[in-house]
Amino acid sequence: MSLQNTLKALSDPIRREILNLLKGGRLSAGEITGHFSVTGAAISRHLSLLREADLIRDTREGKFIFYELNASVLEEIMLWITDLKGANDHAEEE
Amino acid sequence: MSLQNTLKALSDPIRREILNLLKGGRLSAGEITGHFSVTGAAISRHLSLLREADLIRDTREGKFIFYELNASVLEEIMLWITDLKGANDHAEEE
DNA sequence: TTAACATTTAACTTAATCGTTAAATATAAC
DNA sequence: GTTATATTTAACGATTAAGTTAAATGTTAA
Repeated sequence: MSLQNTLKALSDPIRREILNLLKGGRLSAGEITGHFSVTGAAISRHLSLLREADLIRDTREGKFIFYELNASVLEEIMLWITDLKGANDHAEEE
Repeated sequence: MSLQNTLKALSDPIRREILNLLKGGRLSAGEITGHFSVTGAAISRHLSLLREADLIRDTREGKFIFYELNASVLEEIMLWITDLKGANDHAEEE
């Protein structure tokens, strides 16, 4: 169920861009929203999906909620792909 | 556009399972269909999406169409994830 | 305790996705 | 050439996804 959640979360370009933004450090929901041309409500839903996939973590500080990247769950995708590529690389050698 | 296509293709469990099946070698559309409890038409559409994402290649041989894995496009995802994880790993060290 | 700000949740609309059945296409076999 | 087999494409219905606006929640500050 976890790999499914992760890949689903990554299949949307806005959500991927949010992750890219968070590479530079934690940002509040409002700061994230500022980077896109959709409403805060829409971004909030994207953030919630990313959180459910455990790709981000959130901390409230006063009236702000800060989001930060948690890329460790991507390890599972790396393993899955490595497995798949392994089989393929072998085939390409023939 | 390519990363988007690839991740979209990978976001469906049946399509991922098709790729897993093809790890073991080429299979005809019918053989692939046999592994699932959906119709051949549904599998055909999944195969077409995987082909558009260049994750598989097809060759007709007589009345069969054989599909084989092309995992090389997954490299792009690996790079994207590595980039993301790199930023995150650094943060975790602090 | 009211007003303002930051964010989420709810209700709704539209578009995309996935499945089905039926028809079309391509090849092989009789 | 007609029939059978393998696969795809078309047309349709159901479900999910993504966006919007409006209302709700949580926090700070007057």
